[in-house]
Amino acid sequence: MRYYEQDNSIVIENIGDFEPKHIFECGQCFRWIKEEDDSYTGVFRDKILNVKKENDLVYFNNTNLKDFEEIWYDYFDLGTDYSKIKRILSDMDEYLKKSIEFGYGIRILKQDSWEMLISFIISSNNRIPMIQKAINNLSREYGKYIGSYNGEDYYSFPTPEELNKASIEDIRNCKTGFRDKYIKTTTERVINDNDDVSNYRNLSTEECLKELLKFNGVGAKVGDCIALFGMQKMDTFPVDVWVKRVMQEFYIKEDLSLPKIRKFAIDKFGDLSGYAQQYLFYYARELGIGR
DNA sequence: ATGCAGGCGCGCA
DNA sequence: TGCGCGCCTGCA
Repeated sequence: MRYYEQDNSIVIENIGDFEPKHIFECGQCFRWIKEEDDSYTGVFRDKILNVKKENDLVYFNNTNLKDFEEIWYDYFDLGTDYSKIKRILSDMDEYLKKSIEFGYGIRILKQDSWEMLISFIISSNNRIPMIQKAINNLSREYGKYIGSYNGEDYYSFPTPEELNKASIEDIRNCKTGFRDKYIKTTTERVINDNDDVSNYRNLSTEECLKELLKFNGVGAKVGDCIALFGMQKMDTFPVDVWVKRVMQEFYIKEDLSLPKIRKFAIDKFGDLSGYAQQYLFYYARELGIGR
């Protein structure tokens, strides 16, 4: 990989295993929107970034060398060798190999812990476009205005203090539905306990999940997602309907319960479970497996 | 119009 | 410990 600054952009050459569509549409994030030119624009830490792949070059637009090295390199997990991960998983079985060939450019983003906590509470029993809308509403109403890009205004995700200004009704008005009370009690608890949930990264995966499940609105699947996407616990395996379908299609014939499918996967994929889940989820959802 | 998708909390066994 | 129900919204 080689990169350099040009105008207001970083140009990256030889960036292996990087495909914007795969990264932003594999179910891990909700705030990256597709532009007309097939690039994606999103927000992280009060910065707006546009990502575009053209031929073999990747462009990080609206940024500079300093932010690339201090923020985006880590956010996009560019220090991790995905070729190696893909090789190990591909060698496990033909199904995983097929899924990886399909979603070859997936990378698991290192997202903000607090934002993932609230975002995945919103995700429960909900569809992706609606989750995106609710998160955007909360950010616009309670986050800070950051700036505009390509004619769109962007807002930071509200901090616990900012979100705590919203009543249950205010939260409901942001189209969160019946999850309004979960968001309210979770925010209040974080404020009252002066809890920085990013510290959960330092816990073991088991302890991390145990703590997350104490929040109202966080069950097994949502907890796994927060641990994986917000706390980089790669040895976990969120099982939603899509993952259940693809697992039954590929590995398990009987109609096992979700916890049993989860255990089966973690026993099989080990420390690479989270990566395997992403390749399988993307494959299942894009192809409508088992619907 | 009505039926459906989606995961958690709760009540019940 | 494991099940079945109700929750809310947007779309077909």
